Amino acid sequence: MGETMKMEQVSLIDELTQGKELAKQLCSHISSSSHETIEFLIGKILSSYEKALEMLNWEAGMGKVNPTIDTKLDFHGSFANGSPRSEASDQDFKHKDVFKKRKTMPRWTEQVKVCSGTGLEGSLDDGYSWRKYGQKDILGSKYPRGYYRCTHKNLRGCLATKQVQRSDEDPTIFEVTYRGRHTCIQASHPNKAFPLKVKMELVENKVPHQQESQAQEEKKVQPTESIFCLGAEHGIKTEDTDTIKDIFPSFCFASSSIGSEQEDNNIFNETMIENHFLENFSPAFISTSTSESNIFCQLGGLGQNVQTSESDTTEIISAPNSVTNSPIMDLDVLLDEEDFDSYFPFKSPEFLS
DNA sequence: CCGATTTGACCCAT
DNA sequence: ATGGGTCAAATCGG
Repeated sequence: MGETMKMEQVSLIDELTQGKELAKQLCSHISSSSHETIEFLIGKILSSYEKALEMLNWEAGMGKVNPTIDTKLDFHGSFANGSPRSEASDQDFKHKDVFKKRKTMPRWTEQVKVCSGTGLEGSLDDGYSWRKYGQKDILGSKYPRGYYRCTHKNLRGCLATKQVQRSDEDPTIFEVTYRGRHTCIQASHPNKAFPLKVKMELVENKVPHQQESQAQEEKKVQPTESIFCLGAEHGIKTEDTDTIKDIFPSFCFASSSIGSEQEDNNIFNETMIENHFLENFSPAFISTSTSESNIFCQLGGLGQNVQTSESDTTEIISAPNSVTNSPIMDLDVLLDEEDFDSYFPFKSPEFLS
């Protein structure tokens, strides 16, 4: 674990250094640059410092019990107390598992502003293919909440889910709550994973009117046609506060054990700012590129070899994928020991070092 | 025909 | 008891 701390320190230094550099840039830009550039830089500086602080916080919390993740639900209790039903049928376990996962799954929320009027209001597409599995009217909300899971849940045991809820105040804003990470690779649309990166620059012409039907609004459309209005108001809210940090620790993914380090380094240098930006902006987009995908690929394949049929077993086997991205930081935070063992029975050191 | 969506029922947490 | 989240049968649509 000493190595972990080293990595953490490096990340921390990275963050602080970057914050410093960005602040310098900001100074030099402050009179000459556009408002957008300055805002962008400020945003990045703030996020760098936030990350650094979160890292410190995380380190401070080491050894304590899950200091950062959503632990408000005591699922151990529900096991120990014994369920109302005395017979622990398979069904019981299945459901327990579902709810256990529900509780332990990391969560983060993103607000997506969609410019409508262009027939593109379905543009919540974030590069992944989702399958709707439910919709509910939520108390106190005008609009129903849609429940989506990854299309490849059965095929690859991808546990990612998201909830989409239109904002009451501003119907052009959708709150998208992600849960779990994609363990699948959506190779069919590799470019889809970064639609926002491109759209960023295009956010000039907002067309503020909306008249779409409920049914349409969350439907998927071609991402290439979609236009996001991304302003300062667009961003990730983390009700789980540090969850994002836990899932996507700064740049740790770039140094995963698989893949060409040199390439990684190049990418790291050239696109550091963009990556960083994306990381802040939408963690969901990151997992489709970089070397972590390779890890996912292998693990996903492994899961499939072991268990090919649609089953929870597949989910369980592939579940560790969701934490292998940052093997150093995530494991203890995201899963308690029981989870870890059952989710990751093969604890391959290859993925942990 | 097959995959996606809809929707009511069900289960769990509060 | 109630609300949120998920399941699964029915339905839709390409």
